[in-house]
Amino acid sequence: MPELPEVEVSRLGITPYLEHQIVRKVNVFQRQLRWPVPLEVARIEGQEILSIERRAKYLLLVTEVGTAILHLGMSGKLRVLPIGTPLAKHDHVEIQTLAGQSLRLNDARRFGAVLWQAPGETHPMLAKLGPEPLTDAFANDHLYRMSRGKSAPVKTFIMDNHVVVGVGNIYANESLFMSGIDPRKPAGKISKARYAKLQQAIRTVLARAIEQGGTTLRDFSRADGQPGYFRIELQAYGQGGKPCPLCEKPLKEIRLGQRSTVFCNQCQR
DNA sequence: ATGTTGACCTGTAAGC
DNA sequence: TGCTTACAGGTCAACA
Repeated sequence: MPELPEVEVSRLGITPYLEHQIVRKVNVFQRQLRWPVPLEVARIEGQEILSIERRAKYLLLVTEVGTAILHLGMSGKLRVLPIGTPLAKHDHVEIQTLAGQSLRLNDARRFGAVLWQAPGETHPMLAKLGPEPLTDAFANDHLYRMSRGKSAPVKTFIMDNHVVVGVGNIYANESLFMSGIDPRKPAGKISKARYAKLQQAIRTVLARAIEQGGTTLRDFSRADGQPGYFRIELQAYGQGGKPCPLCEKPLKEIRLGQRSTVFCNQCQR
């Protein structure tokens, strides 16, 4: 499920249970995720979790001896439960705290990952990432400048982590709808002004989704508490064939880079 | 260099 | 009911 808002909501949800807590034990039940879970993650045992940060869709559990990095892939979920709660199917990794809580990484498809980052280093996977969309690092003219000379579709372009992070398939569809841009249009042929609009749309859509997800945070530690499945009204994604919210014409659904793409042929140019 | 496709893995829903 | 197929929120590696 996780796009950037889901990951951020997960971060906010687990922080009260993990920040400044001492790690009691790390258990790996399934080492084979996207990459083998590095043995070094056990080094956080006995360490205080100093902070829980997010970079792109990666969550960083920072300690003095190094940082455990979690990625949720397509189907990953985090849950905080009392230690001893029976394992669920696809619970692959557990981080226990001295206070008696257990962070569980559950991921049916195992596209998620656990990485290790030594103090003072930047993991190679994080090294070449584009700017965070919700910060000033995402400059006004960033998309425009990066896109010159590119013929790839603009939707593919904004989903590229080297361009800007955190724009997954759902929010790519939504932000292009919101800014009235045809997802198939070559990235290099879009004007500066239209990119400014797209940038605003990306920020608006992501920020709103985080707000919406925040409402579920109180229940985070409960076994049945889903860490944020957004009820925001999606205007485009998943709405193929239904009338366009703006002009009533049926929304088109196509594949772009093997990903489902929904847009209005009339409103998006 | 850039753009496109396959690969990783499981679950679910639809079609026959 | 059972079997087969397509698709699902990500993203890296390998191609042309």
